[in-house]
Amino acid sequence: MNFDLDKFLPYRLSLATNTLSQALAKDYAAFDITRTQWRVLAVLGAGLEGEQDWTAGAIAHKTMMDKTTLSRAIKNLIERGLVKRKAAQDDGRASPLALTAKGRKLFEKIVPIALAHEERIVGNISNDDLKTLERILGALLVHD
Amino acid sequence: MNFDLDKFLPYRLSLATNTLSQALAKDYAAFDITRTQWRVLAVLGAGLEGEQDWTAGAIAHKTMMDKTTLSRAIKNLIERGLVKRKAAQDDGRASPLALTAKGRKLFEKIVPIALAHEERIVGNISNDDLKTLERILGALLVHD
DNA sequence: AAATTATAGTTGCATAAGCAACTTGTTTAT
DNA sequence: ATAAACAAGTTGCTTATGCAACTATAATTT
Repeated sequence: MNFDLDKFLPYRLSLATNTLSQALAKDYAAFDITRTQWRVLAVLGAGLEGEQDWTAGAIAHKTMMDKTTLSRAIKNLIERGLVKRKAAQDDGRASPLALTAKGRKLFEKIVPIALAHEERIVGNISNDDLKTLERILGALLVHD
Repeated sequence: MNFDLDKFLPYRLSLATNTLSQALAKDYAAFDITRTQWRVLAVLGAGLEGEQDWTAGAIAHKTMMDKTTLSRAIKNLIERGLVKRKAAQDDGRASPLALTAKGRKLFEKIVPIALAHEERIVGNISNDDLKTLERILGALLVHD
């Protein structure tokens, strides 16, 4: 049976991703932020004002993470005063989230580090290749 | 602060990878095989005869997985008679592994499913793009 | 409008993952 | 040759993950 693990795409992708994620994780672990927590901060921080109500569910859907994992990450962020719940306007179940001032401050401290990290990686890749990569990654994700 | 999560490469990669991995995981979960166990089977199964002694450590290094995670996965595979320990020739600590007949049988049952899965994904990507992807993934992994 | 069905979020539980410390066997240094 | 340093693999422990079940609110059906 001819099966070459080294050419098996899911494996290759997984390896590359894990390497990157783990290295990046160390960056924000310095702020006691886990991967999931960083995702929440990133979604809330990247969101322009008034753009959308970022509820836990919306974040779960966007990032394709489990809602229970998110629920706990959010709980922790709220306890630490980094995220707050905005008053729900219409739906009493949903609970739109936002960064607090403290949360935004932290977000703005982490972003340059994350970007520098990305730059270190992406720096080795040509512009054309990057565009191709973007396109392929888009194609891999059917995501709704 | 301008930070666009949707264009942040580690995030994009992670999303694509998780989608693929999770879908694939369902395939071998049908055989009561976890991700880590599948990796072990794949490394052992893909290895040509006499190519290299695949010890737990060698697999850990190749796949960049934690050795304790692997230790337990291997233990389980041995208990189920899918993997066996070959006699160590020189080093009394190391314990080279191999598929049993039963293990190879299972491996050969899973491979076509995994390949079909990959094909479903890769089918949408042009050959040129695939080559580029391979190259980029290689570049992302400095690995040693 | 009462009853059913669906949705947002949380909690319980069982499993997975990974660090640190340990055991056993192997080198290296003196 | 003996002690010290090192490496392979395992075990303990803590935390992360993700499914299933639950609570509370909202929408739909009749």
